[in-house]
Amino acid sequence: MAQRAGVSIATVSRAVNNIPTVNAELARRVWKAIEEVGYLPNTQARALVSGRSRLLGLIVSEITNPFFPELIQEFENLAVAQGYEVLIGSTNYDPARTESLMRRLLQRNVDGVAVMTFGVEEELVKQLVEREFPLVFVDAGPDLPNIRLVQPDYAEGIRQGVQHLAALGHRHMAFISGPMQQRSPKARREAFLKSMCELGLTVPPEHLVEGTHTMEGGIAAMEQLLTLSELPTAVMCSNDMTAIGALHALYRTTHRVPDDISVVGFDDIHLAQFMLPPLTTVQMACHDLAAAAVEGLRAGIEPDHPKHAKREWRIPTHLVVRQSTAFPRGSLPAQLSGAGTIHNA
Amino acid sequence: MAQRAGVSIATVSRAVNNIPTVNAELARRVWKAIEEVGYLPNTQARALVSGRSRLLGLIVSEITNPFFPELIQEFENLAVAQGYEVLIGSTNYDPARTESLMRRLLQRNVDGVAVMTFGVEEELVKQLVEREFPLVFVDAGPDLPNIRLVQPDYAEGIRQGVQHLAALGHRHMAFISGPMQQRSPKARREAFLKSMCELGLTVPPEHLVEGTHTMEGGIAAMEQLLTLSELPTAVMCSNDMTAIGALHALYRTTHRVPDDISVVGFDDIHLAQFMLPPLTTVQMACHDLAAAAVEGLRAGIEPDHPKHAKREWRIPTHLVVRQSTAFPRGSLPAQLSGAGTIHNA
DNA sequence: ATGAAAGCGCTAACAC
DNA sequence: GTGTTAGCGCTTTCAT
Repeated sequence: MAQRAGVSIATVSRAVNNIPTVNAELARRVWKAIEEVGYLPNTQARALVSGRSRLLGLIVSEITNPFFPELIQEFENLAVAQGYEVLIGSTNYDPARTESLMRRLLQRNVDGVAVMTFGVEEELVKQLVEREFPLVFVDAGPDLPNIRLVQPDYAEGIRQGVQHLAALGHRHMAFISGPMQQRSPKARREAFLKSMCELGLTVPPEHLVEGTHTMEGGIAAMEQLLTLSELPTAVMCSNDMTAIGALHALYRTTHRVPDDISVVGFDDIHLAQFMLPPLTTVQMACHDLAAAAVEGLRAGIEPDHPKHAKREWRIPTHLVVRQSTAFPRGSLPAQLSGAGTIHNA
Repeated sequence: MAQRAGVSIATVSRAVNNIPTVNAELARRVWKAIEEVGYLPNTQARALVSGRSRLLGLIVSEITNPFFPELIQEFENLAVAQGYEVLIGSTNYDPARTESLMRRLLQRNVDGVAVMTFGVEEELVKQLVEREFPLVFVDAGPDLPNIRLVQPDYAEGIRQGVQHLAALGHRHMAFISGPMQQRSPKARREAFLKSMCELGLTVPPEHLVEGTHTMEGGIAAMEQLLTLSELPTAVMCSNDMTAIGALHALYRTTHRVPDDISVVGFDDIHLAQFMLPPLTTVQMACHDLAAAAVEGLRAGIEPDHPKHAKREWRIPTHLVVRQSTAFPRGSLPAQLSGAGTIHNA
């Protein structure tokens, strides 16, 4: 390679890295030789000497939940645009898997890891934080000081959903949560209770059902709600997959959505608009989420990144009204039902 | 590290790699030191010296199509079990993206690449094949000799769908294909025509509609079919997302599935069973696909892998009958409609 | 069985 | 401005 261009390997290195001091003529020779041989610089060797791999780890809980692929795609685009590659891992909520994944990422010398799942051992996190290893938690951070967090504004998002339902005239709302041992489902449920409280509405305990953030969970939870003597007129769900499950469960009964029961989701995955009926939901812009995660990582990795000191990124949410919500039955003439459509994304 | 155990770095290396000749006492000291320091061997350095990165590339066309996450998960599990890590890339059907992705993977020194998308430049593929770079094409391989291919048995899968519909009494079947510039959608469409031919059934050209393998495409294609004066009584779709779109389009009309029109998908993604009605589809076991892809890659990478000479892996399909297919209207008493349920996965 | 030493492909400090 | 050289962290001869 160097011989072929008749220069030293150092010059090749400089040419490849666009160091301006290289003689134009030599640079041309080098590039020509590179073309001819089809030379690609070896990233491993570069990483070895520079101490930086330009690899980012991305840990999600379940790659088969459609929300994550959307997020992964955004994350990857942004990372690649900055010259990073992404190693993705899916934990399936299994702590052992999470642990081994984390270790594998560290062995691969990733420059930083974005964690979008619960259950990374606190002990390990502490060690990493002490070593100042760049770590960003999205929505699932442990309660440790000095950690970078990306926090979707659940409180406000859930509030938007509840307010929408209340505005339509609903008073009896149920909430299907995610798995309650996790942090972010907890936050969402608390936000629901708080939002109801703000409106002076009470929530009987049987209107709080635990789901699993999957369709199966949504179905089971909805079925449980349907056994109650006092049915809610609206159901708010902790994520879209749960809401899709709820729609499915309702479809198998005589209850109609939105005429008998309104359903609201959370996330606004692509699929939501194709549900029957199209799902009213709270959008959590995964582009913003991904952007914050990448920026947080870069802030930790690149020594003089402008946001180096920033610890927290808040991600706003907004309501997307489609056709799964309407006035509660009886509150208005039938022909107005379903007219709750304000804005269709 | 070596000092800490009071041995040479060579001994540490041997201990870490479980070379049997290491003195048990020394090995113990080494492992103890490793524990204490929390030492992790640096994969980059290992890769540099061994010439193998234990990284696999996986190129898919669209990570947001639910079929792919399912496949990715399987692939990743299998790869990790063999001590590999996976770099995933999504091309979004963009040839430029595909090209740059391929280059990035090569720069990262991946040991092999599984390609599950169309549009990798033939020129590049040829070069790689000449260099004997391990490459496996899943369902989208170019027509070059000496390439490893994983081929789902589209011909048989589509045939299973068509036979099922024919057995129910359908004679007028339409087919919504994928994007026809790609190889695998083409194969599926041809399989459809052949299967119909076998049954002595003809397909009017307006019953062959091109979709995009997305819900949007399925909706548009179904809407187009619905403008025909002679409606088909059944629609076979090139993948599940298309079928889901078709269901959606039908739902917005007065036509009912399966009473007026039967719909069959292809892939059997997780979502399929949660559709309204649950989708009858042809399963392409993504576990088998992933397993074949990983095996194909290993056959190319590991010098004396038993399957080194194997070039082609066929993946069988099988029919999963749910509730989106039934006897065509009028062919049987109404109370028997929907009774086409044979096997519910 | 173990240690010393070479070298994987590259970057960066130093000399010219 | 360019070449020479050390060394990133490891594996692997080659001596011992």
